Amino acid sequence: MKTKVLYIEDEPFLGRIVSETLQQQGFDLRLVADGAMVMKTLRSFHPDICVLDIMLPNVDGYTLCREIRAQNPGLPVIFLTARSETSDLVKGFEAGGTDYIKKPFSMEELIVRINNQLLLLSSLKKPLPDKDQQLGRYRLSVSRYELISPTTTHKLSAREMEILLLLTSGNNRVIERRDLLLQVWGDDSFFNSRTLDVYVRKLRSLFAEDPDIELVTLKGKGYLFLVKST
Amino acid sequence: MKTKVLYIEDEPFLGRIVSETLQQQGFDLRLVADGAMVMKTLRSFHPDICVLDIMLPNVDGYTLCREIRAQNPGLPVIFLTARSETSDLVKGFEAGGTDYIKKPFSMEELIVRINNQLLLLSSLKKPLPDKDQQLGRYRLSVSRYELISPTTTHKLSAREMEILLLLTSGNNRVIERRDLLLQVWGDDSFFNSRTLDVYVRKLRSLFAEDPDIELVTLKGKGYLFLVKST
DNA sequence: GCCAATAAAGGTTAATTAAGGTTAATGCTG
DNA sequence: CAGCATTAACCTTAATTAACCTTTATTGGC
Repeated sequence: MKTKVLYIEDEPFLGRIVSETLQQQGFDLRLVADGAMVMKTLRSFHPDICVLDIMLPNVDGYTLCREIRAQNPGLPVIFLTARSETSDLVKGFEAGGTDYIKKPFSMEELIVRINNQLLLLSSLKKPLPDKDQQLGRYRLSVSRYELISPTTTHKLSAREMEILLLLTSGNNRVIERRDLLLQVWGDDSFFNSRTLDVYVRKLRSLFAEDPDIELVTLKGKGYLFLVKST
Repeated sequence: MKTKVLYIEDEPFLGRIVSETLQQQGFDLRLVADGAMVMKTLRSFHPDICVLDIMLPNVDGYTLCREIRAQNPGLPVIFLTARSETSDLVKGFEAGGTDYIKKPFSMEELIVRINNQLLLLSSLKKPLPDKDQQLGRYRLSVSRYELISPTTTHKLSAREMEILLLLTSGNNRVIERRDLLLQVWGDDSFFNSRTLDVYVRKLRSLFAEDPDIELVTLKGKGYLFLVKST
């Protein structure tokens, strides 16, 4: 699937040039000129990265960046700006930006930096563990596809294991439902299927005997695998 | 423990200036001027990040970067260089660099970019700390989505938590209604919806049993989450 | 300056819609 | 046909909308 870039730029000429170049490079690009539309687009478009002009009418870029990061902490945001003073750059990073490019910039630099951010991010996404791990009173043996509770041992299927690992990989962070569906089935058409819910139910029933483990639903967002430590 | 920076620079004057500034900033800095020493230092010093000049005698920076990354794939490498052509920047990223700063640069920029790289790296690694907060007689467990009163525990939905956090984030400061709407729904079209009011009502009823907590309406402005401390 | 009349902002409650949960039945694929 | 994966049908609850009510501002005539 194409990498989705959300590009926020109010200046029409620059906006068009950059958009077209990035599209030629194979990015799935969405250009937004109005700051007020950004948060809405974020929810519907689900970009992999944001490129953000600082000087926008109405909203300023720093505030916008803060809002984006609050909503979606893992999303890289590259500032693209005419302001070349160091103080602006500092403000950009303070607002949660993950990179900062000064105008005039070459398209090549933008492309390289976008790819770099994506690479940094993907390398951080740790591969799913293949070792055993402790979950509350349970022990999960990844290699043997078993969930071992104090009283019984339960065999897991490949799908069950995959979903459980994704849920636990977040370290008490919310795993978006959408991400789960994409990672496990990699398909939009699954988005109205109830299959995932069936697995969630299975997992919940498996962990039922440990009150310290909870798989919380966050409606409209995703799931949170909670291990309540004492 | 201090953050360890391995700084590779052959030019003595620049090397000293930068080293001293970074040390003042609280970094544990190791300056290496000879490319041949880098890999050895890497093994003994175990830096958290590398800052690397491209133009070195004997070895070139790109090759060195490749070797560093091969040895230690998770280690961020910032290029610091006089070469300002895009082709050099591209080569830098291709060699595995994670950021690229052109000379002349301000020390502030270097510091910010170092911190940014470290932040990017650490952001997904650590589990989020349990950011609980005390609100009057209630305890709010953010990670568990619970509001714990002396008598009961109430589960909060994702929206309820989001709004409550925004309201309490201001430390007895006014949160503007339009900011709330923008942050939570990010859309102008919501500005005449009554949804927010419904949530405000829910929150008020949740805190009803504590007379020291008040969610004040400031008509035309916003809300004020008041905790009357003793 | 006082005080209705009116508008605007926000509150309340119930109904609606959409996201997700539950079970059981059906489809696959080795 | 055995065992997992998926779909279907129906249920539950969170999120939103709608309809109507209350309170606070604003304004224009006296």
